[in-house]
Amino acid sequence: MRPLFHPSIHDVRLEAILHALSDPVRARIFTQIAAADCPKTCSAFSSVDDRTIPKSSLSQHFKVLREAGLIHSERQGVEMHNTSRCAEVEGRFPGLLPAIMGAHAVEHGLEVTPPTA
Amino acid sequence: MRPLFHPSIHDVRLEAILHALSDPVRARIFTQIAAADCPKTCSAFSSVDDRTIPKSSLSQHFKVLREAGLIHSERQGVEMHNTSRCAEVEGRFPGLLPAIMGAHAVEHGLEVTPPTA
DNA sequence: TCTATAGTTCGGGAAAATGGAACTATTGAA
DNA sequence: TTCAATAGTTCCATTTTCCCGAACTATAGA
Repeated sequence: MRPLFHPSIHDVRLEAILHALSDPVRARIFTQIAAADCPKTCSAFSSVDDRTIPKSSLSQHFKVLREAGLIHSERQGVEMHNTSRCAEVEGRFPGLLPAIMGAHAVEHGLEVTPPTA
Repeated sequence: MRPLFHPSIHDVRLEAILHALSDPVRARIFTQIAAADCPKTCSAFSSVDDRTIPKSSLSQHFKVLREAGLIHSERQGVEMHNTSRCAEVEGRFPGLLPAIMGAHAVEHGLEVTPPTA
């Protein structure tokens, strides 16, 4: 099994990020990893929005997110620990991920209502 | 020739926008339309970054941008006038397009240095 | 009416995504 | 140790999507 490839942050391409997040399953996975306060395994997403995702497809989705520079994956025993690289991406493309995740929230009706006192 | 379809702004999907802009040719076309102060024709983009784009492909690219809700296309005589729908999209997904276009600028080394006077 | 121009549509080949089956790596128990 | 179980990966056939040449449509002007 070849080692996992993680691009250096300055090799991260906007095109790859947009492509990775243009898939609804990957967008879901990424937003949940980004929101989580501890690493998430791949199998944590064996179903997304009541749809079962075959594990070969899941593996591909994680690879796309990883190679786009959005997540970091590290083997921990038998499972994989995935964490987001939001902070790094924010350094390279300021405001990009917050805007996309905000839009994602708008679309799913989860927008945090601003404190309009 | 069937009439051109333009989605209503509240039917615009984040997924479609990200997909549309994840292609380098479309990203170029869109940023130039968005930056222009007058409508752009399709044939204005018959070559992008020194690469010739066949007109059947161009037509498809414009269709993807249009159906994603990013541009408005209107026949004007023999040609097509394309304008951006940035303002509408901004209303639906605040900050999204500025962030993507900012990232695009970062990647192409065209970043506008903020007036840190 | 004829010609030129600007785009669209069609259709076939190329490339990418999907998912089942087989494989690999690690753990823990017998 | 070996064996079984678990978590992911890789392979490969099928399906879907993308690309672009060729044919077509629509409009303008001579």
